[in-house]
Amino acid sequence: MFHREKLLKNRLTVLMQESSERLDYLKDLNFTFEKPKNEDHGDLSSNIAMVLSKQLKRNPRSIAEEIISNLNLDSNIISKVAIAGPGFINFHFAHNYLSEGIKTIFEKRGDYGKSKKFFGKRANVEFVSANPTGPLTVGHGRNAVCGDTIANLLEWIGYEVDREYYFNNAGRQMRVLGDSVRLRYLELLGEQIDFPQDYYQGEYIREIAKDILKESGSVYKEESAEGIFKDRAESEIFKDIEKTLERLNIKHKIFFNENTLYEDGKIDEVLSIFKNRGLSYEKEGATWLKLSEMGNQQDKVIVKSTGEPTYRLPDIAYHITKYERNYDLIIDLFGSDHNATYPDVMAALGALGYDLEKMKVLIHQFVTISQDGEIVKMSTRKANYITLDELSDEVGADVVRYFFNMRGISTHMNFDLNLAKKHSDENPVFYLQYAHARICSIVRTVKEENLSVNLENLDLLQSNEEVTLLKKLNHFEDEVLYSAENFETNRITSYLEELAAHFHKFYTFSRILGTEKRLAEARLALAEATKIVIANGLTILGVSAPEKM
RNA sequence: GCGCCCGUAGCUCAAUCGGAUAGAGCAACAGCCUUCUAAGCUGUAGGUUAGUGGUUCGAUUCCACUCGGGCGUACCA
Repeated sequence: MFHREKLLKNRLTVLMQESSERLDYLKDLNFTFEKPKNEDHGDLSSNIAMVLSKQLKRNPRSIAEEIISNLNLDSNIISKVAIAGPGFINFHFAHNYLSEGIKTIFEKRGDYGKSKKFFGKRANVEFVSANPTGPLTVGHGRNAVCGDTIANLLEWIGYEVDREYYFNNAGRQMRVLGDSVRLRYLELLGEQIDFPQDYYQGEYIREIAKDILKESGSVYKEESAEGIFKDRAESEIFKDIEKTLERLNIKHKIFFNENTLYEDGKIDEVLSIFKNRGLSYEKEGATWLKLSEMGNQQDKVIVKSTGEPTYRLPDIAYHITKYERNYDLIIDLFGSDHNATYPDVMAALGALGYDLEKMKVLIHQFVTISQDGEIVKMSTRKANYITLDELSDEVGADVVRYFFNMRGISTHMNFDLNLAKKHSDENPVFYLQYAHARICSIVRTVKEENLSVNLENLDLLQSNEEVTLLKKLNHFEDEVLYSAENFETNRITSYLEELAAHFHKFYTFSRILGTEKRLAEARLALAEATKIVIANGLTILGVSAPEKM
């Protein structure tokens, strides 16, 4: 059973085309079906009659009637067709067809919802990519969680995914970092130092200096910032970053160091390609990229007059390596503070002939943190931030993951810390987990009553609550596919919330114990199927599915 | 100034390729546990979708302008 809805849509399209032999105006039309928001309007709906109405200068309802009377419907699949509103044609599925879905869930279990549409394709998802200058903040959390979840989604639709972290341990930022540690070290040795305001103010810098002092004493008194101080800071901070991510179940496969682009000559190679193709020129001692000829606003510097490249050149070279590594899909996820940088990179890649269709740049908006009614401005430099670790400590990994996943990435998100701490029990993640734990508990209880899942009598599931739940379960695979193709993690969270709500209603009105055995076992099948789907959905989100709460 | 993003219920947010009566959660109010987990369920109340115009059978969605907010706009990354 693969893309049920799509199969059905195809089947309906064929039906429509068949009837077009009898109705001329249906020829050469592109039929679209959609799932109505309101359940009363059926399972699939077409607006075809309204589209035709203008063209034929006829009442849409009468066109709809004519179309319906010319359809050859299979009553095993479609139980009812109706005209509604201004001229929608609504199709209702047969119960048989709906309950087939439960059987599929039991066949596939932990794999239910996966599809093979992109089987054999490879994707690279680059996310987090924070330079190792300090702990990850809450702002990075959104990037980390969404990136990892998008990678999960892609895996569910068949991609083989590499999670990648790009960093730079060479630039000015890192020199300042090393020097910050050096000064703190000298300070600990009792020297009078003047710690510059634009250096890294965080307490972690002192900790690193302390460690160095403890291990090696004062031997590094004359050492430069770029030696042990920078190296030590980098490795300590990176270790912490990985630990922070691990707490949220995030693990990158590839850590790509910008420096390797210099070492293996990639930067020079790209630079000479630009030169040879006349895409760059020299002016005032610097090398400029002709972005204005590539469709962008203005030319930009790629090599400064000092001979040092700007960030654009390594960024372009880096993305070329992604193309050379033969990915079918290349995803960059970063915060809106980078929104000015990617058009240059894209334009350059396009000018070099790379297929931009393969590359998707996803930009998430900032997370504003408010505490005690005030907005907290965050800066790593000024050590004025709330770390991702602190957030995980406060509300737990499940809540952190769920919270960041439940909003579309283009929305500006507000995180009220007081609320998150105080009302953490009211977070919707518990609503889902509770539904899962509840089903587990049912399963434990009914086992003692000698009831077991039975798929023979699913036609007994006829109540509103049962049918609604059944339909919702059937949509999962399509939801995953849609969410993955559109990189929308929040669709999964809202789907699961609706699914859990349907289940809780079913639980309230359709008891299993004390019911006639055949019906009880059919209901148990429905409950267990729901458990599987909730667990699978939570797995995609990276949230745990507890057996007990 | 220019570019990207956003503006929907008191608060935080949904709403499929433009679809039918704009939906949830929280907060508020009124109910439901002597049978499977009350972290649940049922009901009430809450809206000029920032504003104005346009496109059309039909607009929260597309277009233009206005207002308000965020992030950018370097020979920093």
